[in-house]
Amino acid sequence: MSVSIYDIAKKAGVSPSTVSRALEDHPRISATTRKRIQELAREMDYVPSTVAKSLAANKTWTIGMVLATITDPFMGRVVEGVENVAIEAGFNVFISTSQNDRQREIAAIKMLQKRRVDGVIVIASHLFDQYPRFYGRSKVPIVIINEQKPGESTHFVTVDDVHGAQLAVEHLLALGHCRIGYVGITNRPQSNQHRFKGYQNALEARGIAVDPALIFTSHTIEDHAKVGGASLEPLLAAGATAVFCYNDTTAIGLLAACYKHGISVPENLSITGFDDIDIAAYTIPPLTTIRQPRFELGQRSMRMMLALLSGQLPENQIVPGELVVRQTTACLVSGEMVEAAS
Amino acid sequence: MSVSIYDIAKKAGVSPSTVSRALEDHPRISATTRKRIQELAREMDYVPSTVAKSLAANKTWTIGMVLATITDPFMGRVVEGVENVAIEAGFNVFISTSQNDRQREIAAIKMLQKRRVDGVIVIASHLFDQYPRFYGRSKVPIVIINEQKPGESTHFVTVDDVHGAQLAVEHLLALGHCRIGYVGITNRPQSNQHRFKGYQNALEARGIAVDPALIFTSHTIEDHAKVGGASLEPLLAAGATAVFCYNDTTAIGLLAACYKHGISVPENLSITGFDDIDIAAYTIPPLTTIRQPRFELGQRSMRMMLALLSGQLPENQIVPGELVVRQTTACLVSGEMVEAAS
DNA sequence: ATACTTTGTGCAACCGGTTGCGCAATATAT
DNA sequence: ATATATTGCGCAACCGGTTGCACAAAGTAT
Repeated sequence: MSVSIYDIAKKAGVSPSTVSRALEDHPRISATTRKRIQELAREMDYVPSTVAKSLAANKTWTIGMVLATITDPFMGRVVEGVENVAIEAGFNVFISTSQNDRQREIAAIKMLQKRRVDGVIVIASHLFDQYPRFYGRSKVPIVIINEQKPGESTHFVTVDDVHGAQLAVEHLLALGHCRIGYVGITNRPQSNQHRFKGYQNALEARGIAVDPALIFTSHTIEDHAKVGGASLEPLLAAGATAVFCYNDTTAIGLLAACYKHGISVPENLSITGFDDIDIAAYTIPPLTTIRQPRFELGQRSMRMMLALLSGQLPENQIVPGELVVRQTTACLVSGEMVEAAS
Repeated sequence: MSVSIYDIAKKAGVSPSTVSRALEDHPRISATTRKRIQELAREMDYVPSTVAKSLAANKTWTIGMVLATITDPFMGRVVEGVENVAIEAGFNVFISTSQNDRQREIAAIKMLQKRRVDGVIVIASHLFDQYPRFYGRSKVPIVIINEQKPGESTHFVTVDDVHGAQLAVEHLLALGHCRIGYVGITNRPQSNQHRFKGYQNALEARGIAVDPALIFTSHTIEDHAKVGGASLEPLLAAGATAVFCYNDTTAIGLLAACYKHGISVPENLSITGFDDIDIAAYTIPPLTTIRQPRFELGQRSMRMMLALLSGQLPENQIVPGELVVRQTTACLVSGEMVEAAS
């Protein structure tokens, strides 16, 4: 079908090995033949086969990425960060989604193994702690984003979930709130746990006990926005005046529910998200949230991958989040005023 | 490194070809050896190399997708649709982003050529009409989503942009609006043109001339939301009582600007989007928009790809959009009332 | 003039699979 | 019992590159 080095060799009257070397600028090929062959290759529209090269080199210049769904607004930028440094280093990224399904995730991993990717970056996995098992014998490096599995040989880069959550809740506390709800997604066990921990830390630092009535968690794989919406009534019933949401999508769902029920934000309820996805700046009102350096998270994990590929042993990284105060949070007004307003 | 059929052959005391055939359930291999080899393969954790298979078969079971950015909330579902039928057919999808940059798009195409993908699906490209040139000699099929290049040999599946836009504008007209603005993104030449055409059609059917003062377009590669925000003042100045936005992200930007400037939606201004991305149901108020069957669009284009790969000549497809009325549109109230309200 | 080094190129094996063909052993038909 | 068909497996070539080694021709040193 497509033109190979053999075709070029025949036309140039040289051996295939000479063509190979000429195209790679091998020093032992004379300048004249080199030039002649390179021009010939261009004329003939030669496109080297990565497939053949990979077979020979036992290397595919491909990094596999396993993620739940590409639809998640959080993922996109992370992937772009990975791609950004991957391309710079001559690698490409092969994305494989699990759709939040164990079987499909296993299929995704198998696929990447069959395709002999040089490394795997995992994010929002359901079985990330089983990767060492899958890759037991093989030396394919694995980097995990946002799930710090302590100890062992797993490498990760993650945002500091507990510190980020703490920042958000401290912000709410500083505004005078003390009945602060938590909306969690237990579907993301590690990060959910860490963000809850941060919530807990912030409260306890002020001597406030965690009230179970203010904790709303859901395990739905569905729409996170739906979870946020469902949390409104129970949290209000529990007397919440502010809510810290697991992520922005959850917060947006809560925001929509408030609108629907005539609860005005932030006058009647303060809300914070987590992630700072693109639309967070465009919600009504604009969402106060914790910014995750998503692009950077991707970059860092790919740099870690490159280090691993070159035999180094990089240290795990925990990068801080940053509080972005917008307009869904405000000072607590007295309970009576809230009653009067509604 | 990893175990090959040669390793299995050695251990089983047979030839590599026997192993290959045994694993493929070739009928000429006895049931006993077949079973023995398959079990051995499992024990040895054999993972067949797609790389080697691809080289031999001159086929990679890979479909390349070229898109501007994975971050666009519209793309995700389309990609999932493509993947959905691809996986069913034994293919995987290799995504390659252009980041709205010509050079990077060319690099992306080159990459896919080097990796010998079996087909290419393009969406939101900047040089989609040049693909035939890139793939001139080769027989790699190309399917284009949402950019119908008339005639020639390009295959496409697209939403009916002009009809969809018409639906949206007719909806606004039916609500009594006659000063209807258009916010466009000239960055997407084809679809923008078609949606504008639909806008025009709807107005002209009612005998309303298109007023250039009501047309706001921008070529920014940036944030579409920003464009929507920037359109508010000029459109209000031109006396718009309703706005048809090129897409949901633009509408969300406009919505945010309205909130900021104290224009209440839909009382003072009706707004419609296009796409029905996930958050469209969660904006405040929930966004009236034209639903694109995004997942289906992806599925259809991959099915078209499969047809092309099997030598068929499928017909191009134009699928209809659907009006989703939510709460950003309302009956026009008299000009005086609007004045009074503001 | 001879010995040694450098330069330029080709041969052949290898990466890990697939597959057409050949051939011996066994099974079936006459 | 012989001719023929079937079954079960191996040999070797091929896909499109890379690379160690050999070797002739030219260049340099003695």
